[in-house]
Amino acid sequence: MKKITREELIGKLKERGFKITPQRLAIVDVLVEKGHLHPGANLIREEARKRTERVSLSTVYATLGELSQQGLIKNLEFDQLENRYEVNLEEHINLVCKLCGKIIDYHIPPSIEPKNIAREAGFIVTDARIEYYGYCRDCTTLPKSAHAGRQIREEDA
Amino acid sequence: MKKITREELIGKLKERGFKITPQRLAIVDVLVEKGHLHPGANLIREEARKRTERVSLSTVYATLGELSQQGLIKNLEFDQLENRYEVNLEEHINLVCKLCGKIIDYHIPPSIEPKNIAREAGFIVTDARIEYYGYCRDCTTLPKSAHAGRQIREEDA
DNA sequence: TTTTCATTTCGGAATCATTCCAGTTTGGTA
DNA sequence: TACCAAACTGGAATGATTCCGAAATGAAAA
Repeated sequence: MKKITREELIGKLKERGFKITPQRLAIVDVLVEKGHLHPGANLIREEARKRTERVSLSTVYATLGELSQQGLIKNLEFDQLENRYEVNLEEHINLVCKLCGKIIDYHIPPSIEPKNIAREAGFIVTDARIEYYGYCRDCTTLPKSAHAGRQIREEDA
Repeated sequence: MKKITREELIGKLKERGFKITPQRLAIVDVLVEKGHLHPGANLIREEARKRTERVSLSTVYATLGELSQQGLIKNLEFDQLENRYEVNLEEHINLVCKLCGKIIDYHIPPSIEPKNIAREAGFIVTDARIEYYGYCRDCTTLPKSAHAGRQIREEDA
């Protein structure tokens, strides 16, 4: 599964009977363009607003819910307050920096075999979430003053 | 790291300068006795109340926060509303059933080498969270009527 | 044992992400 | 172009978690 494009996402929505509205277009655009930031609902709203006149927070949540339900995006939940979302559906691990809060996608397939889990625990695995917490490169090499607490930065390892 | 006991937990609190109060004892007891249920703050409070006169929800949160900060318990965050906690600090994977919401501990060390991640992504791993979602044995073998939606059940595979 | 005080507890209010709702707007088909 | 189910909106409701000032209390010291 390769990096999803704006057109693919919109296409899927269309073919599944969703109406294509300016709000949905804006939100999809934000997800495609800023997905690597693992943005939260508020950031998504702000960015969407730059792309079309009006987008309410309710709509953002509704749309994220639909996309998530359609398996087109995934939501992450963290210790912190706000949920955050990701468009990257390739198998990867989220590396969450405990200092700056940056989330880095680390592209390696998780090597625990779902098949084994199924057999041994009688559990059918359909979905996984793997997160490693620790300190990212910036936070271990930059001077302390350089990272201003839990903020969204960019990135993809 | 073996299954933690009531005495170990209390001992650690004591040696780290925490006062031993009836509330903390009750909460620790609940965690030790009902930890396998991966209980949430409310359940912990209810159970704690059975063990000592008064325990406020504020106290439960405060205590869970302290234990968590001391690395004695871990909090899990899920799609749902309430956070849930676990005392099991052995390396394991949480198998989360999408039907009944049961969380099963699956004892297998995660096999992605933190060392490799550190080297390749410049990320120092200190902690991990691994969850597989899917359907548990009960939910694939019992008649549908048998599982009354997202509830806490028992268990440990 | 009593005193003392920093720590803990309490409960009610505040916060904040998310959801709900009722009324209005609108994409897309006929 | 008209129509209507689906979407959108903003404000109110929800619910977990945090905050806070005041009262209670472990446990060290006297």
